[in-house]
Amino acid sequence: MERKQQKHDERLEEYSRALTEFFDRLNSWEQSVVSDTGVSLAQMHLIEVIGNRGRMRMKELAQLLGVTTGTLTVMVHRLAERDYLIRLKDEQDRRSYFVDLSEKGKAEYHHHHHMHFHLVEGIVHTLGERESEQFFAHLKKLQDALIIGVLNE
Amino acid sequence: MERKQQKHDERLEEYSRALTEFFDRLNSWEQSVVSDTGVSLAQMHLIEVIGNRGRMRMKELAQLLGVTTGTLTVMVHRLAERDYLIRLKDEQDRRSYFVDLSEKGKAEYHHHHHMHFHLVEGIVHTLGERESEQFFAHLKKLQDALIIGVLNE
DNA sequence: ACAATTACCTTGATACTCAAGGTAATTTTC
DNA sequence: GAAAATTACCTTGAGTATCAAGGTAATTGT
Repeated sequence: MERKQQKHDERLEEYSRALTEFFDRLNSWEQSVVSDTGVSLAQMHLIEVIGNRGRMRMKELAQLLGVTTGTLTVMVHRLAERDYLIRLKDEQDRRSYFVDLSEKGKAEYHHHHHMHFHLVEGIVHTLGERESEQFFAHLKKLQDALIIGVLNE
Repeated sequence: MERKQQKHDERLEEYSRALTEFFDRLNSWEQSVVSDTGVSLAQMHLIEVIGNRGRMRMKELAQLLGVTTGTLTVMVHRLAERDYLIRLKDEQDRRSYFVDLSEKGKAEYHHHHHMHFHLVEGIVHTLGERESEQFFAHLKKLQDALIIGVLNE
């Protein structure tokens, strides 16, 4: 019984290492992709979120990025200064702004998106069609679990 | 033929989104775990690397973390000041130092490791034994591919 | 009308990061 | 074995990220 538990833990250890290392690799892949551009990782992430979901208010964007609106104000200011973003007044609620991508921002977004596409092609190539399908199905399943918080306590 | 290609691309799009979102979730999970402690994400990562691989010289650590030695000097200085790390002179090569975890650093490392363990338990719980095995096997396979650079061009 | 809330901005503080330039120790070359 | 090259690390200056706390203006609730 004891031995069985130990073996179980060892496997979890192994899994943990696999996850951590994979995560680190993805991180540095992302880092290296971004460092070829004129924007930082955090800035690219912002661009990505707006590119994916369209223009939105500061508040919403801050929540999606997981930063305070204070942080976001500064980031958006800098990106707008460098012509990646545009800010539009909301006429309905004049406290609010909409943040959207400029043409330059869109170009950056598409370029980055393209890189991701490449990465995924590489993954499919590595795992093969059948296993890729399983793999991404697992990712989706886990993501749902992470959303509803199964993995949080 | 054309339609088939389009369908293929759509699937890759879907995979790309799944990967990105999973990655983001993991990121915020890590962020929330770390924010309960006294150290930053980058600092925790440093502690983790030393905890996993034992004491090492600045140069080596910088390479593993993907930062310059200049950056590392400052980080190590701060963590040593706050008693998470100790620095040891290398008597063989007196230009070098070894960086190692203090007792406090070890405690922090074990705590964080424990959190990872929990996360992995959650994953296994979500996917089930059999599918977990597949999933982590896929991660390992991809990691190897990322190392040798299949996914880099 | 007045109070409470909301959306955003500003400021001050800490941290991360790099590039460039510096020092001291070690290794290589002649 | 002295000079040159390399290596390991440190320092400094500049840009970015981040938050908390406090401020303003607009909106909503009573």
